[in-house]
Amino acid sequence: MPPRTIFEKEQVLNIAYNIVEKEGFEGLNARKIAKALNASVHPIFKHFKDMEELKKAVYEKIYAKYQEYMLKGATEENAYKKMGLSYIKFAKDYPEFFKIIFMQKTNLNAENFIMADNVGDDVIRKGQILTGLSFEEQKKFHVKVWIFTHGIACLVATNTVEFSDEEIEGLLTESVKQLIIGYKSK
Amino acid sequence: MPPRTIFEKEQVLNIAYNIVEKEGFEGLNARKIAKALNASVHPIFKHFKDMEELKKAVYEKIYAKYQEYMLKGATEENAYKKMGLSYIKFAKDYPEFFKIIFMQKTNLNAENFIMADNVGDDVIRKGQILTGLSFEEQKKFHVKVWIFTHGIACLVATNTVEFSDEEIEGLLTESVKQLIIGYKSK
DNA sequence: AAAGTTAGGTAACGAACGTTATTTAAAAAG
DNA sequence: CTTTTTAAATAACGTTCGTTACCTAACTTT
Repeated sequence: MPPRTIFEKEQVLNIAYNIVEKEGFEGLNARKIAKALNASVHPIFKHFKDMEELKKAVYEKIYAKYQEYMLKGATEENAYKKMGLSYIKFAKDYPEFFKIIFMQKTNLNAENFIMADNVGDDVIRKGQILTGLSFEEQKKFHVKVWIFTHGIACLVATNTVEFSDEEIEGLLTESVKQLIIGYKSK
Repeated sequence: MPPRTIFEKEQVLNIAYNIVEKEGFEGLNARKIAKALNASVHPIFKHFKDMEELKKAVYEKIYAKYQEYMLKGATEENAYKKMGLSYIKFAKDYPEFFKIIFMQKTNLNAENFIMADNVGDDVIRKGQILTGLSFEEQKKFHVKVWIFTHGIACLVATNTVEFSDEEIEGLLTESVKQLIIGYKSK
């Protein structure tokens, strides 16, 4: 009986995601999605109760992309280092996404877990492999490494500084090395 | 002949500044200023061509506040360290202002000069006092210190982490010390 | 006191937005 | 082929903005 659905939920979500990738949530609105979809706004509200619900879905897709990056880093050789580099690479590849997750307080990212206190024990253990510190010492040490990593990522995401991949790897590797030496020479 | 001016330019500017301090530029609009002023929107447009012009004036006032903080740091004992702490203190005292100047690309802060390349030679020289490095070495070293400082400031400004003043001073002092030791042990 | 200048208030305009009532027409079921 | 269901388009509504035309009245000057 019904005419077949032309605009699927996923299409709407993908288009919204692409807009947010380029322009952030500020650039997202129903009419812009409709235009990109070559449709009216109706298909949007067919699949999503309101814009708020759509934004939540977009945020989840964004967060999944972030997790994809971190998981890739975590499963490589030198996992601790690679996770830091993945964090920064995410900021470089998807600056708007990085800003949304880590640089603004929206009503969406309440459970922002990348803090030292609630960081997974996993990361600490991976760091221990590199530093040889005890679990408790590594936890404290990790805060510094994470601050440094986050600092680079923020600079990259806002385009304040344009670091090449080599510069980033150099900076991070060198600094962590120096922090370890300095830490141990106490 | 004319009735006397009731709402002076500076009052309008100050109210706008206070709104932006609490809510960022997103929270600023003509009607809200008018309400806080207990007036209509008219006095605003008497003193400012349009909202854009007002926002520019607010940005300048914000930037002046930032410079006030940095100047205070620069003129104290241990200037290099104090400048870092001032940077972070600014982020803590005025998170919205910090975000505006250093965490978003608006059309206002084109001349964002706090980058390593164009950082004043002054800061480098002040750092040399602490590290004893050559000017060129200190320049490279400063990038790392600045990234670390910026990292803490960003975390504080977004309220991602709540560091106490003591924690901040400890983190910064310790990390810089360790970086110096590590750097010199090469 | 009369007159003219202009600060400020009122209220409206148009644009951009989320949302929705109404209409149109596609296609499955009889 | 007709009926029925409903996806999508059209177009409107209500808000919230920036901005502005118009009005009112305060105050200086004569």
